[in-house]
Amino acid sequence: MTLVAEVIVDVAAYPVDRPFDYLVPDDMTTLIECGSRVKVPFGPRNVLGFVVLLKESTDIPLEKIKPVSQLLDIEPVLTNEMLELAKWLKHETICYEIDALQVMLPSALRAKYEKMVTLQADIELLPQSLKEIFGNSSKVNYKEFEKNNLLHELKHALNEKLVVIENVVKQKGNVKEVRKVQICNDLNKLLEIQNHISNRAKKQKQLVEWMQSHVGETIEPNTIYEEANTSSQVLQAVISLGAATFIHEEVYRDPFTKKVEKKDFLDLTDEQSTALEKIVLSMKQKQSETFLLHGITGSGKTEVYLQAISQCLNDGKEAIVLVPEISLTPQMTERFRSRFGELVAVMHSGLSVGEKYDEWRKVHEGKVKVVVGARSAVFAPFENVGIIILDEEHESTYKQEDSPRYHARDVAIWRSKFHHCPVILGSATPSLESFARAKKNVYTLLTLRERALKQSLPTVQVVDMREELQKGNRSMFSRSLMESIEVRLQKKEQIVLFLNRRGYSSFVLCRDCGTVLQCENCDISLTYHRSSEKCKCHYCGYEISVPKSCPQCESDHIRFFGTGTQKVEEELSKLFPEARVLRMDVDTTKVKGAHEQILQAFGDGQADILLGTQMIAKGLDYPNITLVGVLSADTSLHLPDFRSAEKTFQLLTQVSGRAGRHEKAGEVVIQTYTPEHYAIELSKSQEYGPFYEREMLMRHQAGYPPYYYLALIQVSHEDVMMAAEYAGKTVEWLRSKLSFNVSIIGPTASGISRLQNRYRYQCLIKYKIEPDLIPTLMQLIKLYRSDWIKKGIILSVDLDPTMI
DNA sequence: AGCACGCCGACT
DNA sequence: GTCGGCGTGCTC
Repeated sequence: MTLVAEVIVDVAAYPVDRPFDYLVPDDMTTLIECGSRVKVPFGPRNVLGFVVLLKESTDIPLEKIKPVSQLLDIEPVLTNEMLELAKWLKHETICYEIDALQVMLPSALRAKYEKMVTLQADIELLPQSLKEIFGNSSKVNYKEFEKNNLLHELKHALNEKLVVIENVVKQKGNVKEVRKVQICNDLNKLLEIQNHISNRAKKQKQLVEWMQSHVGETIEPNTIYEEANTSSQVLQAVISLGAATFIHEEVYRDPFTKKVEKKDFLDLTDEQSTALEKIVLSMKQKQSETFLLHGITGSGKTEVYLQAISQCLNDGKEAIVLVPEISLTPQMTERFRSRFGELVAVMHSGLSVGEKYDEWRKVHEGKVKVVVGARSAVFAPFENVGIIILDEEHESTYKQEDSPRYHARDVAIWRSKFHHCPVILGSATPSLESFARAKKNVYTLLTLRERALKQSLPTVQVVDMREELQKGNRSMFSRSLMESIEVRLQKKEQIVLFLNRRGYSSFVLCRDCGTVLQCENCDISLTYHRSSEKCKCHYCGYEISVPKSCPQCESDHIRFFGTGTQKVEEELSKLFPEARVLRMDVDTTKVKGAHEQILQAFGDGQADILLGTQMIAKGLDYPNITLVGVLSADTSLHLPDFRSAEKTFQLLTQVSGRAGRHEKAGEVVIQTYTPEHYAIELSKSQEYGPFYEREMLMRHQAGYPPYYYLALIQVSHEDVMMAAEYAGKTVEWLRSKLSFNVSIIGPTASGISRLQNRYRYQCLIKYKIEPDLIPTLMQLIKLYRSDWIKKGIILSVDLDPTMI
């Protein structure tokens, strides 16, 4: 009986986005499973692939079918659930199946392809230049020949059949092993060895004697050096006498540097208990119900999660907790680790490839029961999921911006249906989509109206910066904010200042000719960074040092415009020279662990003012913070995006929530040039309801979600004309295919019309019900993508885009 | 995608 | 007569 495997190969291209049949060699038949990774010959090369189905026959003619060349996993890396989920993702987000499969695994398991040149004949037949490269080895990386400019010689040798080129498939990451010392488990042998050591070798004698009290143990060399007061040379010598051996032991890399204390549950308020009961009931009844937990800042949503998870673990099931990347602070993860200890794995982008792999393995091997992580943790390979939680449900980081463009919320709900378990979407400011669904009873709404410790919400004051300007205050601090800061400094309370920008100045301008420094690759002005004296592009990373004269007119009247965190810091130190300021932005948190360090320092009271960007809006929970200042609420309001009002309201509410979370009352000062805008006006009372009503009205009028669905098509090319032409062609084609209830807007140049040297055009599709949309878009890709790629056109499709 | 195959023009 | 350009088509 023959066994045939259907394999999805690691080639992301439309024509090969389907399973290929391979024969399973006899020695693999009992080991291979669906979800195993395999190495297969594909055309002239070797690639990695995933087994998606095993069957006993095939329609492929015998002369065409090839065997699997290697099985990479004894245990499959993907479950049947994941294989199903990948098919769904492929359809739902219009991506390649291989991309959908790869996104579920840590990057360490991805393939690394290397071209190797192997010697086939006597080395003496090669020209001198090639002989040198080979040296003593018979296999050399192709890159070496490229580096040394020997491609012509190589080609010649290839024609003469002296060498062959082969593609080697390797795995990116590996299991970490440590070298340990295994002490001989025979006491008598140790005694005998000790007796044979010459009296001159005192240290060796001592070590063997020490080993006699550790018979059969495995110990790290460093521990031995310390405890037995000895050195590596002595240990080497003793090992050569046979008293111990070196062994290699598999370990998990440990991303946690500090241990946490075990903590007990907190008492719940009535509201919290009611919410918890409903969730637990749903869990017990194995319902795939989606809850929207709408609780104001400080209402104790996390405590509800923790107790629900505890119930879930009691039932012998696993829990997945998703948090936005930015709020994956130690404060948050510690809270989970202090409740569930070693049962928690943490996954976020701050971990190294190896650390991510190990956290994934803990889940895969069933060593942990709870995962706390960013977006991709929604794919945690648990097999018996009891609850899935998305904290700060409205956050845009839950949507992946490149293929597969999935939303973690949708994946969570899919998995909840598979496992018959509830999903909890938690937020103080839910996305309009989710709240609308809750109102329509698609989701079950749970509300927490009061703060857990009964503290009142902070008082919010909106300051009109236009008035300040009229009264002659040209600084970036209003008088009101300055007074408040003064008061806190005197009372030794802490202040958080929030600025929605980084860098020193937004742009660099020549005062004589008005030239603004621009990025070479993108249509974006460069941002001045004071610490490095450089001008950087925040989109592609391009940077130049600050020019002494204008590149256009050579005038030396160069000025820096706009406000960034560095400039605020400078002004702060002028206004309040005694205040200790900590700055937290992308620049000061580049180094691994810097994020934690800054927060820790602020929490310990080492500074009076924390000044930062987006990243301080979440998760900060220190009792001594009593003042929050928002320097300019407008920055996010004027973005060309239909969600800008929602984003602004969410941000203001989140930031305000940082103040007065404990005994001391909090105060918030919001500075703005548009105090009359409803997103700002309504954030004063921090009431979600009125904002929701108002924003829904706007969405209805403008035809945006949740009233309509959106799809965004983007066409880009290095040449403007090409990009525009093909964007036009695309829109024309779509208009001819889609029905009249679908409106197609565009093509228009994208917000940032040139990015990384490509001009971008986009069109927006708005629809209510259009069953043909996905098939039509797939047809568009099928008909045109591979053809256009040869012309340099990149066509991308984003269903339910978060930003437009 | 990435590679071989094949056809055509420029050179030893 | 051979080398290398890139258009075409296939990958179990």
